[in-house]
Amino acid sequence: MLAVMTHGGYEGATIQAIGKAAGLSPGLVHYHFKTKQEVLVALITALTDGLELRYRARCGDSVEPRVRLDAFIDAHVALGRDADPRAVAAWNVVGAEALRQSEVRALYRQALARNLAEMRALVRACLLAQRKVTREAGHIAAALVSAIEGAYRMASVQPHKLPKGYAAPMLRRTAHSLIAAQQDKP
Amino acid sequence: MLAVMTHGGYEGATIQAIGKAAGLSPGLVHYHFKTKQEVLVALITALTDGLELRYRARCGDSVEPRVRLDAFIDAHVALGRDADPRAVAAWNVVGAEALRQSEVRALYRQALARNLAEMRALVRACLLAQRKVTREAGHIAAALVSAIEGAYRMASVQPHKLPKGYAAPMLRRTAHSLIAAQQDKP
Amino acid sequence: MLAVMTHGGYEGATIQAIGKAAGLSPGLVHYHFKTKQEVLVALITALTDGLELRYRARCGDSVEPRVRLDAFIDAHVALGRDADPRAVAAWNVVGAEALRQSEVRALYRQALARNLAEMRALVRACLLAQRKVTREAGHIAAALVSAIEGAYRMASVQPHKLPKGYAAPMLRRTAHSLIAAQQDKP
Amino acid sequence: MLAVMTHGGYEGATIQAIGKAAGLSPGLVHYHFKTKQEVLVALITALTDGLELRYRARCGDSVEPRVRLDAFIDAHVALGRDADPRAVAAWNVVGAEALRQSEVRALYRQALARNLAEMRALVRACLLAQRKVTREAGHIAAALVSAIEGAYRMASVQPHKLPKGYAAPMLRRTAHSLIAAQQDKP
DNA sequence: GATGAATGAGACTTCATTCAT
DNA sequence: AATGAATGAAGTCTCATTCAT
Repeated sequence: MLAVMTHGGYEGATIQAIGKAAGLSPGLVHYHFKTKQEVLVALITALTDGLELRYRARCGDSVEPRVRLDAFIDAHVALGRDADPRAVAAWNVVGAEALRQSEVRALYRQALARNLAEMRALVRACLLAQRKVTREAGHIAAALVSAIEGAYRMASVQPHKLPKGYAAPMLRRTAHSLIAAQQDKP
Repeated sequence: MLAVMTHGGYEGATIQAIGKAAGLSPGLVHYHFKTKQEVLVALITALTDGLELRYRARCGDSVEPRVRLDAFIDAHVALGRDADPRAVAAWNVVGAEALRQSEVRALYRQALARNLAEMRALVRACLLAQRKVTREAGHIAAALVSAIEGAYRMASVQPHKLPKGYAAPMLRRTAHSLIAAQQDKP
Repeated sequence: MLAVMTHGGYEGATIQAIGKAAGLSPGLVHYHFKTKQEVLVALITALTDGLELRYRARCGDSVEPRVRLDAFIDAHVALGRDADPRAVAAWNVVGAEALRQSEVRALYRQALARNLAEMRALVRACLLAQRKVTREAGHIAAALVSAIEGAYRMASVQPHKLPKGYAAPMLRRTAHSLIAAQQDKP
Repeated sequence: MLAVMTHGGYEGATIQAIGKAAGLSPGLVHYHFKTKQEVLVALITALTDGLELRYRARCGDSVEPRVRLDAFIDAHVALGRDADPRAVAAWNVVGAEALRQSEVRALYRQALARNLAEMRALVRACLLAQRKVTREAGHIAAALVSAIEGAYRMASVQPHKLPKGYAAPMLRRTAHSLIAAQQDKP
């Protein structure tokens, strides 16, 4: 489904097409997944699990807030050999399907909520490390998470004049600027 | 189509449904639009034109770069009485459909390219006004445009704990920080 | 559906087959009936309405209980130019589908309940006219209605050695015997 | 299959469902039965054999025609601990499937023909014992057998106001009335 | 301009049947 | 004897599109 969605969106991701891409007959797809929605749910899970893994791998053993914050950003948007343009396209489709299918919407919302929560914790930790007020950690986190989501969109559309590889460095820079601009704790 | 897409995505936006929402018979929809894709194209045009108008209205007569930059951001993401959550949802659907239909992809890409170009000009003007180097104007513009796109996504999903009305202020702040952080022109 | 069911049962009554028999495309069948079940429901209604009409026609203006009782029996099982073997087969299929589809079950049950109620009233009127006790009217009615249903089954199977045209005369005779055998009212 | 048919009809009786109800894998069902039709054939045989056994058991050693006639009726429709509502439902499904599958039709027709023949012999014996003309034995038998079939239908539908346990007593009474009403042999 | 019946391709899904293990 | 993955045909239903009116 991941492969098929990249070029055909959700409408193009027919059971026939998914089956063919995976070397399965349409009947067999339905033998393993009761409905097409179940396939999509499995895909969403795979995508979020994959990001989770990449994040952990990039964190290593570090407990340094700033390192972890950068790792989080890189896990989501950095290019590199573990980056998968298909996942980016699929995530955009999931976002659109969330409008229609409530179970998909729930999963998508959960995924974003998890990202928001994690990001907020990371930002807060950075602020504390720099002895800054943490009042606006939530707003900063929201700005950063939405910038990540936006980077996916840009990546799958590739508009003219989009600089290559801008996303990760600019996001890191944005994060550090927003954090640095917070007031010192009284 | 705008109204129908909000809750049903592209799949839910059948000609029958669009017609009913507009008080038209399915035959009449096809009298005005040769294909369903034409309806979508018209919607995309309407959405981008709407944003263009809002931007101009917020600019007023000002030639001050920073005012215009803020106006651009606000036109895209500020809440207020001219904000339309349906447009936000529709834009997400358009982004997903862009994967499938090449004409849609072209329009979507164009729209983003226009935004990128305009943003780059605004950022550059701000940098010049502050006697900063303009080398990174493109990167900053890309970061800001993608953050705008991401804000749409967040808005249509409304994940748990997303702060209300964070987008416009945080985007302005991000823009100013990134600009301020550039080196002074030698 | 009536025509198709006769030889193919419910499984044979595919939308394609129904459409072909009626000179309609499969899409058009679904334009007029939302689901296949709706077609079946319409068929059931047509069958019961048809029997109702035949009963009324055979009653004429008569208010004589015995005449009306005979008319009821004849309307249901008599051979003749208004008899439709397809209806008989269809009714058997409906009886089997009633096991599966609750709406069909409800309609079928209603139809039998209406027949039971009408038959009971007729039997009771006959008993009163002959100054007999009416205590067992319900049992007699049940016996007669089930004999009618059974006649349908026999008719659609045509087992070897089934006498031709036995049903209506034997049912009338059974009715009269059961009624005559009741005790006189004290 | 007997268990599954009761609630799902023939359509609900998939090999998977039958297998699950019997604790067998679908493959094993096909190991014992070449086709699904063979399962149905075996079921029909089991149903008719069961009735045959019940009839014999109720006859005991009696050679008295009237006793045997009553035993035949009771074996088919009497309630009691050997009555199986599933068999009743299944028999209705078999009747509907007979329209579609010629082998099923043949078996069903045979079963009814056997019943008719046996019933005719019983009725005839009763008539002879009472020194009545036997000319109409076939018609009486047909009336009684179809009343039995009808009782199955009523039983599986349970329409409102159907008296409990009416079938066997009313059928016996019908039989006796019809026989008694025959002319004495000259 | 306007209607809505009609079409037909194609989607999802089910299921009897097969077969390697 | 037994499993259960696998197949592929077929069924119901949807929908963009057409067209007579």
